[in-house]
Amino acid sequence: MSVLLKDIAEKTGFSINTVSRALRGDKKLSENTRRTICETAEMMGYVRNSAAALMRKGTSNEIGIISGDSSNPFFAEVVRGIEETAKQAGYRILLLNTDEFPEREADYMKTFVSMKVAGILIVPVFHDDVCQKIYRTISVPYYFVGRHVEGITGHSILHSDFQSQYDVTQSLINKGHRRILYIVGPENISNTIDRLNGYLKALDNNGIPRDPDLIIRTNGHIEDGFASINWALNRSLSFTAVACFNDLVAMGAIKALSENNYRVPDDIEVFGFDNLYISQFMQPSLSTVDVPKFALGKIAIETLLRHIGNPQLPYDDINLNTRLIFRKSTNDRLFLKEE
Amino acid sequence: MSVLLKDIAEKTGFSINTVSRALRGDKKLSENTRRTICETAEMMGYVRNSAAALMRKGTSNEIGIISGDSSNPFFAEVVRGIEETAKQAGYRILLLNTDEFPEREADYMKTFVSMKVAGILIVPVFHDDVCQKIYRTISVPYYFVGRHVEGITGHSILHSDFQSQYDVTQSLINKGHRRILYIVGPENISNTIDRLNGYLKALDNNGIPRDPDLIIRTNGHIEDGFASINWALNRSLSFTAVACFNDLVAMGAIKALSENNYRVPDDIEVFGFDNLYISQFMQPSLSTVDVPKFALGKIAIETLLRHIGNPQLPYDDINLNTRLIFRKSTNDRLFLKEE
DNA sequence: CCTTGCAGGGTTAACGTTAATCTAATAATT
DNA sequence: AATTATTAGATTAACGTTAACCCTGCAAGG
Repeated sequence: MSVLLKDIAEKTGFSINTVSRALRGDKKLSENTRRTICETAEMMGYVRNSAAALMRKGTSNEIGIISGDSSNPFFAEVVRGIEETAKQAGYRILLLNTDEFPEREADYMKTFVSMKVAGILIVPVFHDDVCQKIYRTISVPYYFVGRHVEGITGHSILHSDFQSQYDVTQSLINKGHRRILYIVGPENISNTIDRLNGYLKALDNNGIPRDPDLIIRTNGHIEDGFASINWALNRSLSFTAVACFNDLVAMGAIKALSENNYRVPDDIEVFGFDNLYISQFMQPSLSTVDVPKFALGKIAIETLLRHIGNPQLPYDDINLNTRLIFRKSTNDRLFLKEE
Repeated sequence: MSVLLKDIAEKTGFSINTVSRALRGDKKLSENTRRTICETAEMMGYVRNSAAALMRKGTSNEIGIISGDSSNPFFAEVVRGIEETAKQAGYRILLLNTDEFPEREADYMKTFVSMKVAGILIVPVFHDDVCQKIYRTISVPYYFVGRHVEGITGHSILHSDFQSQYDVTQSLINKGHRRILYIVGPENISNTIDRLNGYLKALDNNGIPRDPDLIIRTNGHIEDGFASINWALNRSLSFTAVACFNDLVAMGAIKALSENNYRVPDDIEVFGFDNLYISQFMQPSLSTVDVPKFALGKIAIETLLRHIGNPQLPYDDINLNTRLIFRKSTNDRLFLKEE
């Protein structure tokens, strides 16, 4: 069927072992032999059977990535950060997508373990018994990217969710807003929980009563932002600002506001979260929280690689800073409205 | 180290083979034995070494996907279509990203072949000698998704690039436009070539002279649309409509027009291509070509699976139809402008 | 001249799983 | 009762690669 080491060995007259070593660039072989073998292999169209190699070696040069929501460009940007560094270090990336289903997360974890990947980066759900059990018992190095998991410490690279949403809210309050609609993200992920808490804490600290009507739970997709605003307007809720779980939601929200003849930011100010690449091109351009997505991926893979290189290395959480970006979906002056 | 079939065999008193068969759900075993073994395996935390299994079986239950540009949500939507059907058929998806670099495409092809995947779906570049050689010699079933490759026939699932861009252009011409700016996509991919030809052909058929100034070559990213319009405006080019390689470019283009105080669609009409999910939420919502992305993925994987099931099956190109979607970045009346 | 060292390469035994083949015991058929 | 099928499971031999160890011959050193 396909060309094997054996075939190259027969053709060149060297042993299988020598061929194997030549193809892996073993220094102990003469330059001549190495070249002969490599050229013959190339000519015969040899492709290493990595299953066999892997079985023998016990570990591969692959990093498994379990991403949360493929429809959100956020993760694509993080993955880029991972990919580049991984490639330079000689590792390959394998990508699987859970779409936030915990069963898939558990399944994919097993898949990667079964594939003997060198390490795993995960965008996990917050609570799931099966997953948590896996995280507590697994021996492959792993890190959570941009999220944390209930009861598992030291394995997360985070980005100040609580503080950032607190700051966003405080910034809106500073400008005079008292009724700030918050569109919540998907349940069971830490970002949603932390950001919501940041929003609530800011209200509390400013003596603004929590109003359950102003908290709308969604799945964090673009259409959810759209639907949430329509729902709120239909119920005649009064609010002067909208803080969104993420930029996609904000995009949907702005669309709905605009269709209902509210001007953003003059009638209502809108704040996003993530700073997607497209957010600067939205109309109006979106004020948001800049999450260092590329750096997040880069630091995640660098940290993971360190653990792969040294299994003794103790694990530790890492937290990245964000910054608020003010664009045209908010004003840079006090919000004044006749009420 | 990790739990093996052998360990379970010792614990339960059955042979390794019986354990293996029980875990794979072999019908020839008594229900009792099967349950005992599975429960013991579960308890001991057994995870199959898929490298060993793969080596023995010679082929895996994985489909390799080589995608072109991870920053474009287009592919995420296609991959969803692939993923769902693949999962139902018991296959798993492995995703790699070339960012349009031919070397990576070739490298990843070898990777997947080396991994003994069951089949490969590729979003390929149009011309690359190394890649083309691989496509001509490879024995793993494969299909190109949404693109075709120079000199390789019968392996593409397409979506009427030429005709769609022709129709877009004709539609603009019908409304009175004579100077239509076309923002071209990345070189060396078939979509760019076919769409540009559709645009040119429509001009030709309507007796409109080709104007090289109205053709701007880009990489098809959002910032390219933005930069192209700024460039064109700086050069004081006159045009009344913009046809874009894709929706991202259109988004950037609209942004630039708007920042330069052109109203879309009243002063200038803009047409996209792809119909991304976000395009309906843009401001103004984008007129575009609806490419059936989910169906594209679904049909691609279905076709591929058929070939995996029956290697004798002859290969054939497939072409999907698109339709024009008219939203608010174009008017539904004749374009009239004092010139 | 004999040892030592080393470059260059060969031998052999795994790695963990699965498939083909075989065996024993029970059930069904005549 | 004797034969044949059937069921449930055991034995054994791969799958292709790699790593540990072994071998040979030549050059340098004493």
